[in-house]
Amino acid sequence: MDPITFYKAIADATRLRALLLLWHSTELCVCDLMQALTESQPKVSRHLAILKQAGLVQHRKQGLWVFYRLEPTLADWAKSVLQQTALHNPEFIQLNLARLTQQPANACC
Amino acid sequence: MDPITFYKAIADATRLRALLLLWHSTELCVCDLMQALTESQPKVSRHLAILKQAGLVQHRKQGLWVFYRLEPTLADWAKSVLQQTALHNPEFIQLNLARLTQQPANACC
DNA sequence: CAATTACATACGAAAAAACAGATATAGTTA
DNA sequence: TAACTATATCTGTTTTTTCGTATGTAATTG
Repeated sequence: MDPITFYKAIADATRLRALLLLWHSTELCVCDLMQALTESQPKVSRHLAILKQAGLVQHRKQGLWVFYRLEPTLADWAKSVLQQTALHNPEFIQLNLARLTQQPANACC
Repeated sequence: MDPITFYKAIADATRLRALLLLWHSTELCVCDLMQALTESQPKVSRHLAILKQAGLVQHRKQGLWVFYRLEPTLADWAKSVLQQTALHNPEFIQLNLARLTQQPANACC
């Protein structure tokens, strides 16, 4: 994993939030993320495509839905970076995480 | 330290390289970095200003020279991110580091 | 098959970032 | 004081990123 590719990918609020939400929940569909991030569908979809392109997430199609998860083969140092970020910046995704748990995961599906 | 500010700052090859060089050597002047990065003076200076603005580096004036170092009060999680990046991506700064040690630090000053 | 749903992508505009080259500044040396 | 050196900043331009809106697509349902 090239560090610049990695850091460019996470240097955006929507993408970093999505990633950290995925770090908390093992798997989320696009509609989960739309609700948690309160962003439009094309915007979420576009940013997920960027994360996919950068090799940070995986996706799996099931019926009408697409479920995203962190790329399991992501380099350990990159996983560690995400973990540090998640653990020490709770306020950054606090509200998004709350919206996710209020409305239980995959509620839209 | 806001994570987006932090990641935007390091999501550029010149800046990340400069930071990692500073992570290795405790203190470097602008001309050291110019040589190690093989980049123009205005370019190096501009990127250092961005790192300063983002709170990632400190600088100290001494005579004609300006010495930069990592901001000592940088949040621990951010330091940890830099460390992970440095330790697990040696090839990313290998050449720059070589140019730094061939020509011993502060040789230009 | 027609309508619907969940998601992806194309397109043009706007904003942000990066660059090269020129110029400014502040110390230093002669 | 004049010339010089190391560094910073300005200016105009180009490139990259981001966005909203509209449209496309594939699976599902009726």
